[in-house]
Amino acid sequence: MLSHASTSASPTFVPALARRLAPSALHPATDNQRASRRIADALALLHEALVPQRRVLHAGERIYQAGAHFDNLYVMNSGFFKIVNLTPDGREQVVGLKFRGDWLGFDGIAGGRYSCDAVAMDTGEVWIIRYDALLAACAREPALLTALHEAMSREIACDRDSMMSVCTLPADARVADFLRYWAESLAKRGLRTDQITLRMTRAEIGNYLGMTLETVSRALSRLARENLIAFAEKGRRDVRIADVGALAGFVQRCLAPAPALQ
Amino acid sequence: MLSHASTSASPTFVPALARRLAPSALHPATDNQRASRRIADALALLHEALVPQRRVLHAGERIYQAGAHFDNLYVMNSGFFKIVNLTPDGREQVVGLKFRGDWLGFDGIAGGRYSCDAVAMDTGEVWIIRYDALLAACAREPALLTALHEAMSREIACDRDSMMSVCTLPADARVADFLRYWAESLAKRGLRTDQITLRMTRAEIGNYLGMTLETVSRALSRLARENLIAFAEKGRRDVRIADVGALAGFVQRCLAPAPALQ
DNA sequence: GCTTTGCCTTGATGGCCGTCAAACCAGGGC
DNA sequence: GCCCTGGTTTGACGGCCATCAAGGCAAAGC
Repeated sequence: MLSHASTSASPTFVPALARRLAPSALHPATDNQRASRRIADALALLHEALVPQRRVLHAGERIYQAGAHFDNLYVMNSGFFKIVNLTPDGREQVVGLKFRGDWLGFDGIAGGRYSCDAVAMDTGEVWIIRYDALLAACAREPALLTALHEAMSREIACDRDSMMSVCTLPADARVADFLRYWAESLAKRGLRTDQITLRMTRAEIGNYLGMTLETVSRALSRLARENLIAFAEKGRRDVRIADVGALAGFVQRCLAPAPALQ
Repeated sequence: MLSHASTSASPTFVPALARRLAPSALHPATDNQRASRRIADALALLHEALVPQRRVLHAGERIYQAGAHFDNLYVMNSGFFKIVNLTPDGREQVVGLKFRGDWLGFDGIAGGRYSCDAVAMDTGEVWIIRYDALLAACAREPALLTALHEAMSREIACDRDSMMSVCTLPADARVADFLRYWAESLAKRGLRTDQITLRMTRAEIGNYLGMTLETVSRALSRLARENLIAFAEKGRRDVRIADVGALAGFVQRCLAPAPALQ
């Protein structure tokens, strides 16, 4: 099925999912250090060119809501945010997670209104970037425009990857991939990754991954039983990840149930 | 569960999914006409500012491949393209569909390399936009920058919507939503929507929607049995959609199995 | 101390959908 | 005409995961 596609794949290409599933295994530390540096540089550049206004939000507070008039983009300086789409009947769907250095609000550019909510999952600070002021600054400082476009580009590529994960992985692997993604996001920002604190309830994780909270709970229990993760003494929100590579390997194995190909 | 979120939703917001599920029902014709006009204007602006080189592709040919060096963005003038992510073991996942006026290649900006393939599903023409030339032109012509940002913004919002659809809808509704999306995409480009020709096999549709080809086939049969769609006399690739609004309604009903809320 | 509330875990059951299989159909080659 | 191939349809069966339900645990309120 679709074999013409795989056979025509050039041998020199770098598969998208390969870079995503185990980049830390491919480029152990330097890759994360480079990413951390890049994020810090981008923030410094922004701060220098625009001196943006700051805003602190606490858990549950929203930077903006779907339907609100679009004026600003936001850049995270600290904290953890979730992006939430809303259904007409009031239910919500988590469609993205954001960390330090990430931009928020791109979805509002096209229609003049935001199309989702940005909700703080913990106390955090964002910088307010007026869109028109940003465009003006970009005209003076081309590096700013580059940073903006890279941020949008990364978001597009990242969304596609998570779509792929949701579509192709069984429940356990999806949860494992979620933990791997979270740990990796921390690592890229120079933070510890062996012990991470999930800022989300089981229900939110399940909502994000397209499954129920019970399935998330069972998956976490199974991962712990396999010693891929461990829970802290107290509280089931703190997860110890001994080896992120092992998590990535588990996901890979689920992707390729029939390695007899080729 | 998560009730604080729904209760805190402002009554004035415009739900993302509402706009997406039945925009043609909300703004019957004018909305599509406006969209069609907007796409034509954007193409004209591009053509005027850059006089881009053209390239014609036939079914199965690729504009670019994952891993290839990023130099160009592309804008579709005609045809149908699919965006494909590749797994390390050679399998592929369709992560996006593109129509006239859509941009291709945004994912390459950040890393300097494309992270997916863009494959023609039919004979079509794209305009080649050198990224550096585009930036230079944007400095002269701000409207061009606006168009670029709007295209990226729309792609981000659109990806989130499809993620939502994949995560929350059962198989039949997902197929129905796929047909609705395809018909609506045609309508926004001023094309007929009552009789559409799918450019994809059942396997490709299933791949895109995260299910198997058999499930797609069964879902289509059920939709036909419910008179929501009809197949052409010959060939099962041509689908007649009497009423797109009815399809959207079917999807809505699947979203809200318990309308007793509120 | 008790109670409440929110979050999490675990079990039992059923249904949707993936898997395997067989058969149909259309088009192309000859 | 025949055969072959790729796409599609339909059926039977089984497994994964959603659903329903019960209970545990910790923090907060009193």
